[in-house]
Amino acid sequence: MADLTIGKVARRAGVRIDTVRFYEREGLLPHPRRSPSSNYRVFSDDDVRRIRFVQQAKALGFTLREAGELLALRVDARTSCARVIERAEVKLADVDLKLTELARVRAALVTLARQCRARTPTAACPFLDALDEAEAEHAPRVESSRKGSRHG
Amino acid sequence: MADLTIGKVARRAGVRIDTVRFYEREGLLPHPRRSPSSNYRVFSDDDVRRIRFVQQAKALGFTLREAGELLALRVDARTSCARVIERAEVKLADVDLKLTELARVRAALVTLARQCRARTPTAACPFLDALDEAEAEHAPRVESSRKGSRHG
DNA sequence: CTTGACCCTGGACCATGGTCCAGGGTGCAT
DNA sequence: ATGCACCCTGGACCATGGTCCAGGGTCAAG
Repeated sequence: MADLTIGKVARRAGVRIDTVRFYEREGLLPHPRRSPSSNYRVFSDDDVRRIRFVQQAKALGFTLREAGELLALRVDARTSCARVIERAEVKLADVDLKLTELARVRAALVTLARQCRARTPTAACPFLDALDEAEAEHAPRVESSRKGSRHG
Repeated sequence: MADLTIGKVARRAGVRIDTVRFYEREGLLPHPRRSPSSNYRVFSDDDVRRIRFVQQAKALGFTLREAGELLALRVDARTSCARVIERAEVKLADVDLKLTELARVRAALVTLARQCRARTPTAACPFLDALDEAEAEHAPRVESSRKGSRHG
């Protein structure tokens, strides 16, 4: 738990200094304590880990808000267990959906490479076919002509 | 392969009309042919599937550019097999990394719920701990003080 | 042949997630 | 006590991925 300046934190987390300050402003990092003499921010290793987590979450398609929600999830005296589990399960469903879809993309890539090695030209786009196949296993969900539903 | 107006395509793909035009401008959709009398765009089911794929890819942390690259991947007469495989394998590595990280997030969520049910308060943040554990299995990768590397 | 739902273009505008800059202070080595 | 690397704040700016609007044309039903 060594004390870190903002520059060190940024370097260790692999982001820019501005990003660290931005994350602090946005509530993704707790406001760090300040060195009384210089007013410099004083960070810890935990802050480095938080930043890295946010970067990963971002790469997985979570927004910063969602990354923050994940980081905020914990069992403590002030949060009821039911509430924690409820939130965790919502996130879990989200993660599982992402896992399923990524697996689909992966399968399409593998199929593509296999077809290529076998010199079997792909008709159009392997990803469209992969999605069709995957959807065929689920419900048909043909929405013929819905009207008037706004999503904004 | 019924002919679709832009409104129908948008409704079926679950996006706004503007988004369809935006994707066309950005090269994620081929320029559709136009009805000669009205100059209306004429789409097909394939376009709906492309849009859906792009939306999924986005949710998985791919940029629109990357989604387009995935859609463009195919084996045909003009693309050398080696080139296709090379690109597919780069994407595959990317996808596998995402899968690993998502699995980590998933494990952290499951652990959190389990601790909660067992009424074991989490010290700080389960995600930071989960990442630590996961990283301990790999290389240490301590970067002490790199300087002057720009990444923009 | 009008009315309502739909389409066209071009351009302004928006939210997210940063990134950069000016103008100024800190801290440590020489 | 002078340099140089580093930190501070506030605010402008940027790229991505859309979203909205004005001003105008199209089409199908009644």
